[in-house]
Amino acid sequence: MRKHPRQRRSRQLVDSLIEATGRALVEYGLDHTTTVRIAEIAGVSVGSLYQYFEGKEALVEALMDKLAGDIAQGLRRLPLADSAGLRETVEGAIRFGFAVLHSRDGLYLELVRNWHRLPTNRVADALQQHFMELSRLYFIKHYRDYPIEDLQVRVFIVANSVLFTMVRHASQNDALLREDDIAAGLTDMVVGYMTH
Amino acid sequence: MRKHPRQRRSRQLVDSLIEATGRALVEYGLDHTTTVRIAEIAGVSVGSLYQYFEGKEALVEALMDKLAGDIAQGLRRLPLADSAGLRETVEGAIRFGFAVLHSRDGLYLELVRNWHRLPTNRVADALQQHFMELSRLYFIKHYRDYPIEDLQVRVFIVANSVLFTMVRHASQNDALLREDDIAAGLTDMVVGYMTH
DNA sequence: CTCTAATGCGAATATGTATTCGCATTCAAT
DNA sequence: ATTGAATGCGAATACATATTCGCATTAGAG
Repeated sequence: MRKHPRQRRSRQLVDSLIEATGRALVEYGLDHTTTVRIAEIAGVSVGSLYQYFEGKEALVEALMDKLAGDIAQGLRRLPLADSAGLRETVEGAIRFGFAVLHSRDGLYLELVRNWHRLPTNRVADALQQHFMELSRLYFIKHYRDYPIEDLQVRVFIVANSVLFTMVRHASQNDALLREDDIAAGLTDMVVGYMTH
Repeated sequence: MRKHPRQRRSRQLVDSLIEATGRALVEYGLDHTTTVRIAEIAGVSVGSLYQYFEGKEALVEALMDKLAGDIAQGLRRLPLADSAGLRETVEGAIRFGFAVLHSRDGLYLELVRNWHRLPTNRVADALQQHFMELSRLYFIKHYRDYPIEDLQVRVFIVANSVLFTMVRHASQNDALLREDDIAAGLTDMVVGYMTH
């Protein structure tokens, strides 16, 4: 951040700019989100925006940090692998994933669509690491000598498969394939792959 | 196309512009590929470019049509499901996928990264349809009454899982996970899911 | 209440890119 | 060889967006 907000009004301004960034992304998409528009939505001047942020990129980064926090919080509330069967855990995680993806009017969707030019890693890495931990717990408990390297490959494959299949499905308004069926299919695939 | 090339030199010009579009995408990425740069690379003037193309979008579209043709041709050479086991077929398809993704200096990678703002459907739909056909052949042969709707869900999940896991892996220069391991893992996952 | 640093403003300016248009050159039909 | 159509050119123009800067307003310490 360019300059630290000291007074109350400027802290409020910073918050509302981050919030406005989210709304702009939903309304215009990453490509057509401009600093001027963000400032407008926040109800402040562009000049003020540049007092505290380098530009669009910095704003999106700040937004994603906030979102990563939200997700982490949500994940902590999910039943853990050692207190439930694998299938139930995977099912719960996928449900949670869909819920997140549909929340905030498609904001997450827009962010993931543009993953390669955003610090998506902040969120994606957190997710992947969470699943890694989850898997490690589960497999160490059930199969003493599970080879860790193999587990990394599996978690990588599973995390990306689930994430992008969900995004692709949510991106097409194409109602040919029902979300429940996709969720069930993903669960089957993941559980099958992780246990054989 | 804005205007049809009638003389030999203009047909050559159109071709070289499409070729140049590919090179520009590799060198600068979609965001920083401009019509001026494309013209420069092709060794012609921007004015000439606009004689035959509406703009960047039209050029990329033309390029993708060409590539879709290349892929279709490659797919036709793969062993079909009814002349080989499922595992061998899946393995071959994934190998082919990696080969394509690495060809042309990362051009395909850049295209898939930007899938949601490109007519990626041209290629993706073709791929998905090919796999659908392949699966249909295989499953009708092995399990008389395979329910088609379920197969659509499965092919959707598998196609997207494989494609994006490959892209994500290829996008990170992160050599922690070896490509062969990813390919093997994907094969296991797909075969397991399709046969249970 | 006073005073200064902090804040807020937005027209003005800079930058990058798209697109056009009048003129020069070349092709190929005759 | 002549000639009209096709092609090619690229400086000029139009636009969208980023970023700054000098001035006006306000917070809050004392």
